[in-house]
Amino acid sequence: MSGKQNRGTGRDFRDLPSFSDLDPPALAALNAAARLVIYRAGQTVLFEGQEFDFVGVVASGALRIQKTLLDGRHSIVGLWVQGDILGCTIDGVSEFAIEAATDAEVFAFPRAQFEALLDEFPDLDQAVLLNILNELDRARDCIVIVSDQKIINRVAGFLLMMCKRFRGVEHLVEAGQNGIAIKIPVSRVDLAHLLGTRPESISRAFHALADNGDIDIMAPDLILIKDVSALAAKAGEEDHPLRGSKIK
Amino acid sequence: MSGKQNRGTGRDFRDLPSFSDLDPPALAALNAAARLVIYRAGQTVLFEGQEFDFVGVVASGALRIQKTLLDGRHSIVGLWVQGDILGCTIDGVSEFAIEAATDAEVFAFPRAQFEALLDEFPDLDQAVLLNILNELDRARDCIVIVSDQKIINRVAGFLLMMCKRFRGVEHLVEAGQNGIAIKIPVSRVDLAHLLGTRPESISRAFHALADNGDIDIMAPDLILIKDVSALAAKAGEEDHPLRGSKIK
DNA sequence: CGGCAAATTGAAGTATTTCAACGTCGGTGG
DNA sequence: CCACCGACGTTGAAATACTTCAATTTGCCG
Repeated sequence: MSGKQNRGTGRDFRDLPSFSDLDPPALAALNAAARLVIYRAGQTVLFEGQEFDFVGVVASGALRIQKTLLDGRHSIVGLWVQGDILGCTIDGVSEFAIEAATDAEVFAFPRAQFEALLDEFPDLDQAVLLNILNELDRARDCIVIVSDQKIINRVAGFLLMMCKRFRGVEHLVEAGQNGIAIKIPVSRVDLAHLLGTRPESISRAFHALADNGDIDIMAPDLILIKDVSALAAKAGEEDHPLRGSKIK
Repeated sequence: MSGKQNRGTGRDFRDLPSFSDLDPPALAALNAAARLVIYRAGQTVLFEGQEFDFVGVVASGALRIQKTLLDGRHSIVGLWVQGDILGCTIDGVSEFAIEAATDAEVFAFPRAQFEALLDEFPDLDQAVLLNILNELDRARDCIVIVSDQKIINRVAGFLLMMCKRFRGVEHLVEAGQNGIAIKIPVSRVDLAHLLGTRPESISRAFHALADNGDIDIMAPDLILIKDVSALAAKAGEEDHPLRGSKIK
């Protein structure tokens, strides 16, 4: 078994976006220190108001960052996928709950140990900061999408965001002959909570887009984008096929 | 004139939230290095896609962070007020435009010089990171607010956010005998763009809250909150009168 | 093959958008 | 000093989109 691999899990930090450019020593240290934790779909990783006593890096699957309102409504404010970093806070307390949207694997580090690594490897520190700034831009993009009054435009914006952000992540986005195939890692209900609406409206929006010929619904969670420009027009964005990723 | 003050402007970093706890040497260095720039309401500070070639700290007034969509719609994804830091990016390019929502003063630093200060004063570096994490939480709070389907609930959420975030900032929030007085630093149109709706709906929501007796509209931009609990219930939040600020 | 969860569809009710008109405030110029 | 103008806010009424509730379908797993 290779010394670069993490304790025989078959997963390696070198394969994670936002870590792939790190120096070999830093990668080796990360792999050596990480412990792989597995969450089942629906499981809670961290409760609202709970202290983040560890730092995590998503190895596979998707987590949702959410807040539960007093009347039981849920609001999802972001998704974390492969390569995203959890628990980079200063005070450690999270205003949001973290739950596994799908089965997920997370590399976990004791907080003190991770901070030691940050001190030891300046480029890791830099990568973490980049990740945070990245998240900030993502959150703002999400605001723009959710601010649209028309649900169909929000769904269009969401699909484009998937293209931009989840490219190269676990085959969630695959460019093919007939268009761009997108695997949506969350349910219709989650999507509704993410886009500030109800599952029925999400369903209707997808089928309206399909009737327009903009997309094909291969399966509820598998969408083929046939006309990127049409979606971009609805989302009010530039037509950005697949070039340009989050981190320049 | 005191040597601690910035070049005779009468403004001092010691008076800014998120800087007030810095060591005197750091404060002195900031005051010495800063140049005060004045923007008029409506003026553009930075265009979408433009490079952030400076770092700024808001000394007074309010700036809006926004994106203009292709069809001319605007979406405001955040407001910057006293103490907020502009231009803490790594690649420097901004996906959003920055405009002055009111007349505003900004301390500006050449990027290289600011980074030198960060290296020299670790607690400044820490304060900057805290500011970024703060912004991330603010953006997520904004998503929760905008995700609500009822406009009146969004307005309630906005007012509570003003209480939480803008407390102690330029008298925007004043607790008094009859309730909490809030000075809204942006127009109805901006508020509509911030909350994902139209100015007419904002107006109707304010007056509906007033008819309920939850608020008094002293002036279009001056709201007296008479029943925090009622607003909190609408926003789906805990009843958090005025305790607890963003940064613990 | 039965049972369950998720997704979809239909129809009625409701809230918001849209368009148009009116009111208000502050500044400018006669 | 007053009248006018323009920007901003408010109000009304009709059109539209979404939510809500109920029922049906689909797909998956035992």
